[in-house]
Amino acid sequence: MIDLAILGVLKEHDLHGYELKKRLAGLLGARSTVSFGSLYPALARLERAGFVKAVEHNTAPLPTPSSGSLVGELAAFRARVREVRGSRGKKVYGLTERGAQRLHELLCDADVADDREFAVRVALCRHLERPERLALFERRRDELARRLTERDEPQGGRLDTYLRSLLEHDTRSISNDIAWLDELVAAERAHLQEDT
Amino acid sequence: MIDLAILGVLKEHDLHGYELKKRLAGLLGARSTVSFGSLYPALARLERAGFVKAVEHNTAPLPTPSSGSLVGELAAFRARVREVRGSRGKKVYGLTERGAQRLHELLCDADVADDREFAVRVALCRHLERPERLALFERRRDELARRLTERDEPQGGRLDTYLRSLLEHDTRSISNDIAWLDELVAAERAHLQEDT
DNA sequence: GTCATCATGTAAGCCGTTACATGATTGC
DNA sequence: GCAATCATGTAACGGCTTACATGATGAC
Repeated sequence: MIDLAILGVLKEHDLHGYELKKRLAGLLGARSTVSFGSLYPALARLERAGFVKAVEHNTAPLPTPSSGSLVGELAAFRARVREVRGSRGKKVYGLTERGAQRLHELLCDADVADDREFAVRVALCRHLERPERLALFERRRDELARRLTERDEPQGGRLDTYLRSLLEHDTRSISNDIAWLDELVAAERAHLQEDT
Repeated sequence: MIDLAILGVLKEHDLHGYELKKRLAGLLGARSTVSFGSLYPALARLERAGFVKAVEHNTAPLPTPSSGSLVGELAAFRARVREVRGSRGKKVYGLTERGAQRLHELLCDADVADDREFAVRVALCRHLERPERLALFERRRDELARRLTERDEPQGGRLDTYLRSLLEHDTRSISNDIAWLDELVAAERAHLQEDT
């Protein structure tokens, strides 16, 4: 989930971790907040995997030839590090080609996503082709419809007031979600028609 | 969360783990399923803490005096184990006095619960006194209202169609939740009036 | 007698959190 | 020069999942 959100935000802008956290909070809303303790390790992991990479953002590309001396090597390393560290030691990340592919993969993934992950996918679904987006919406709608049918069997009707009220409210909520998805699906279908 | 759900279900009936899992699935619905891998360790933890205890369910209370011999001790242990293990090696748990107190604590806990936990609390709130229940509903309503006001500031109005649709749908969902809570609150208040 | 189901548990691992440690930059 | 904020990371830990191991019981 965090990978999806990070790659999605970086698709728009190159950003450093701290700023990324703010954007993620905006994207995820009150649903969940990403903490530094998970963000930075995630960025490191994504970098190792080649999906994001630190980009240079101050122009000082001093050549750093390998000298063979330990001191020289260290200086070269420092220079290389400085290359990708900004004013406050910031490390600005950008999406690689493979990262963009990965984002696409994660968005299309047919596994049933939990509620939060689905919301994140919708927030980023402008990066999908129309048929892929349509499939995303339809899968979700079907999943919610399945939940509705699976549930509606109260155990012998012997429910207390609060539990019954909760279940009824749940049913209404899911129905609202389905209605919303129906709208989205209809809109996508209409646009597909137009395109032909 | 799992503690709350377990104690809440055991408040009604003594149950063994396997059956408990089924009831929990019913209580939590599609929200989340508890796996054995978390249920059994949780039960063991709650037993150590003295909130639940294995209850006898076949009548065979053979006296098991300590004999001093290893063999005797072992036999005594086996007898004691057998005492609380049912036909299929089932171990039936029941709520202790302290467990009931703990359940009450968890239900009243003023910390903001996440969405799932709140649903579980509502499902179990018949175990609360009316004023406590009222407080539970009001806290949740206020929290949702806070979310609504905190969010409604789109970043410069430059949102794409899908993100805007998502945010609007979210707003509607939260408003529906608030309306539902208002009903519950009103009902509790009416009953409180009656009681006087 | 064997297969499905019931029943309990352990182990490894993932994902995330909080708390901590560190240091640079800006505003006053 | 000092505090607030920006910025990056590490360490310890918690909770939950999947997969595995084990064995009893009942149906056929």
